Amino acid sequence: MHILVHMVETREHALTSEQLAAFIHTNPVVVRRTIAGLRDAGIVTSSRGHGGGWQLGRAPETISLAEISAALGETLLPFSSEPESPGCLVEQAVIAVLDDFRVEAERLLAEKLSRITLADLAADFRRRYELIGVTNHAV
Amino acid sequence: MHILVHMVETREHALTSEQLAAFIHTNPVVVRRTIAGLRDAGIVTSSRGHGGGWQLGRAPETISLAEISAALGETLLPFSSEPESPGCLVEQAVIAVLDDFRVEAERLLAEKLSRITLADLAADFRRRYELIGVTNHAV
DNA sequence: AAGATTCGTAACTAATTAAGTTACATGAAA
DNA sequence: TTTCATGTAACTTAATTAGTTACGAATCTT
Repeated sequence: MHILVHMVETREHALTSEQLAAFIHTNPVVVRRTIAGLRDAGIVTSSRGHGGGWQLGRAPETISLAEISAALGETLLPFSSEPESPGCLVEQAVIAVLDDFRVEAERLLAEKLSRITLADLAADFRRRYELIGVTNHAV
Repeated sequence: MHILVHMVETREHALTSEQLAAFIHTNPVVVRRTIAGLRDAGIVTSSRGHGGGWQLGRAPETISLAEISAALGETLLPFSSEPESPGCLVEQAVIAVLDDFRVEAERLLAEKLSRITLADLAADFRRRYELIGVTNHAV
């Protein structure tokens, strides 16, 4: 998401994975590997060769955090109930109740995340940026 | 939780960590280590020596999954936004938006989990148990 | 009092996962 | 044709978690 906001702010030209990696203090290969899912989902595009790199695939207003999360293959909840002893009725009961909760919770979280777009993030950044600018001017 | 339901079903006497470990196919020490948090929260009690072991600390109707989760030190969401480059405004914006979401989401999830009690899990188990009993009888 | 039982905890090992790194083939622009 | 950038495989390193062994402390039975 950090990277994506940078892409919003430099929509006119592509950013290389090396530049993106520098933003978040990591390795270019890690960046490419990570955002490959975003490319597959059409959220970003990549181009090879001279002048190539990464750009947003569409308008930031149409890109929600829910979509980003899904494209990255992230789970919204930190547990997944896999049966370990299929015969145990206690386990079946626990899994059933937990699954009900999980399905409902995931729906809720996804709904919340779908209401936040990249444009919102970029706007928040802009607001902070201008605030700093004004402050600096005043001082 | 698997272990806790077993404790509901055998409230009259204590279960040893060895017995509990057998239920979930793991090691007694792992059990003791894991549920130490439950003991500190008063959800279960432990006693040493002959005839000792683990028991519920109070009525299963008063023990919610939210409390269990908290006592075990589990996180409800699979991410925590720690600033990595404190000066970066992009990062600040991302963290701010994400934190808003996180706080609200955690509140929601905790609220949902607080409505499910150990007694509910045990009841679900009972239901399955009697269903099997009836089925077996019929067949 | 002695012996058996069980928790509490430290210390170590093993397994799994994620991140980082190197290397090189592929494709595109100058 | 040279340079630049992605795509991806393979390997290394780091961090986390689970499992194991060991033993002291507490408690019950005889």
